[in-house]
Amino acid sequence: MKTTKNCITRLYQYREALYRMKTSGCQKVFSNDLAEAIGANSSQVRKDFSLFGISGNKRGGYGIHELMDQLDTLFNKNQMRKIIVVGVGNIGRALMNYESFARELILIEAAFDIDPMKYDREALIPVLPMEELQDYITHNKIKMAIIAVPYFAAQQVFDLMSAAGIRGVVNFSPVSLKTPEDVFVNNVNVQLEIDIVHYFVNALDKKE
Amino acid sequence: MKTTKNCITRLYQYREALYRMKTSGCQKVFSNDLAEAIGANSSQVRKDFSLFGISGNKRGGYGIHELMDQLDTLFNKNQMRKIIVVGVGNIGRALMNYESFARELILIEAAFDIDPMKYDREALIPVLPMEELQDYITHNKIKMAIIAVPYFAAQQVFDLMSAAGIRGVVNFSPVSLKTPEDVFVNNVNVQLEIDIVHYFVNALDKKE
DNA sequence: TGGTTTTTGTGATTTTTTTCACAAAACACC
DNA sequence: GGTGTTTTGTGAAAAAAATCACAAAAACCA
Ligand SMILES: NC(=O)c1ccc[n+]([C@@H]2O[C@H](COP(=O)([O-])OP(=O)(O)OC[C@H]3O[C@@H](n4cnc5c(N)ncnc54)[C@H](O)[C@@H]3O)[C@@H](O)[C@H]2O)c1
Ligand SMILES: NC(=O)c1ccc[n+]([C@@H]2O[C@H](COP(=O)([O-])OP(=O)(O)OC[C@H]3O[C@@H](n4cnc5c(N)ncnc54)[C@H](O)[C@@H]3O)[C@@H](O)[C@H]2O)c1
Repeated sequence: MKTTKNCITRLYQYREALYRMKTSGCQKVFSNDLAEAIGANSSQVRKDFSLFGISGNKRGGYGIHELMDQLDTLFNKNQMRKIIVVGVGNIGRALMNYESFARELILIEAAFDIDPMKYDREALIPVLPMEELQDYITHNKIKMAIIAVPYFAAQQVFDLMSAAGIRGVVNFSPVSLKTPEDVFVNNVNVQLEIDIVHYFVNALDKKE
Repeated sequence: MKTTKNCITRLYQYREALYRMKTSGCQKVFSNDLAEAIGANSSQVRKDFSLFGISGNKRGGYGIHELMDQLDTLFNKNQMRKIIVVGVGNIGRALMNYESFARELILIEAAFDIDPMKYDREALIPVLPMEELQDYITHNKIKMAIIAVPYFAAQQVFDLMSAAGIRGVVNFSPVSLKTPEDVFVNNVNVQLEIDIVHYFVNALDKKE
């Protein structure tokens, strides 16, 4: 099966859009609606679905409920997703405080930092010293982690996690990590996103 | 000129990598080093440069200093980049507190919220009521904004900004905004990034 | 100086991704 | 039950992106 990251990304976006449609009372959608919701082409939508054997009703579109269920199964959305945060700074805290993760069964179970001032074992999400990171990962069978430490610490933190059994990482630092084959890393580079907007704003200006 | 978003993104990544190389004392790089730093192919690097008329020295690679200067010019990096934040919650605050933006001349000039409890005119980055948003944008000729409000408010906030003259937006809400042709929007969807990692972790597991 | 090596710059090629286009299914209405 | 309309599902086509491959320039070396 040809499942690219782009395709998976879109599937999750469909799901997000479906959630909002359901919330606002809809029962069914056409590929066209979904395409519009995520800014794509309607045959893209249908192709994405067909790749995963998801099918609708000719002339009747897709039942929202049904469709979400199929996506959820595909994504193992019904299984709790435990995750840890390393680096309890601006970004780390923002994530730890985000309430809507619960809705998607994303559970930030613990956080780690190198700074003793941040330790707090009693908090809702405990903040633990880095020394305990590897044990925690192995003991609790944690598979996913978020890296929110400064760039100079990112690779080193990654290596620790990876050695302890982490299989997937969301990396907020601006460095691109050297990773083994069997660990999946997704980068979120906020400054890059701002830079790119800046570039295109200038480019658009010049065109006029 | 064929300048896609992918290409621009890589150029900024090269720059980021160059910055770190310079910091650690390097003087010159080869296309190979840059490729490795961002996880790409070396002819990709050269092609990106050639698209913008950036050239190195046969057999000698690229002078880091020189190269950064060329990228900076290309990106108007020497011009101060004023930006505002709308939505002073977890994410909004994280951005407002991030110190390294200054290094890149990204200046968060003001923030806006709908909640009176958040207003603070005296703060380093003042938090102002939404009523003042449009005036602020036009008076201060702000071109870029960050949207960090809940999803149900995002489109409405966008429409306000856009009407007042905003030309580029980084959107942290999970909805894809309906935008006019001449406004550039970049989406940062943190939950999506986590979801995708989760998907691939599961997929890798199953393969074994 | 002339041969050898290294690395760039770019056209050609390949691969990947998106879009088109249309047959087939499902329904609606008469 | 037949006719017309809508929307799916998917091969075929087009467009976009990445990679290859190699000539040419520069440096090095003997
Ligand atoms: N905050 C933002 O808006 C923003 C924007 C763009 C990029 N980033 C990137 O996101 C990352 C986090 O940013 P932030 O603003 O939250 O940083 P921060 O400085 O607020 O927090 C970093 C935290 O990491 C901890 N830390 C440092 N070294 C560590 C180590 N070796 N092991 C464990 N913990 C360690 C620090 O004690 C601190 O608590 C950085 O890489 C930054 O470049 C942040
Ligand atoms: N915090 C995270 O880690 C995280 C993760 C994924 C996605 N997000 C998304 O990022 C966005 C911001 O998240 P957050 O955690 O910072 O939210 P938050 O609830 O902490 O803050 C939202 C802020 O927006 C303000 N607001 C609400 N309606 C407004 C309006 N109409 N005009 C102006 N301000 C308004 C609120 O007063 C509040 O201060 C949300 O769309 C959220 O879905 C956040």
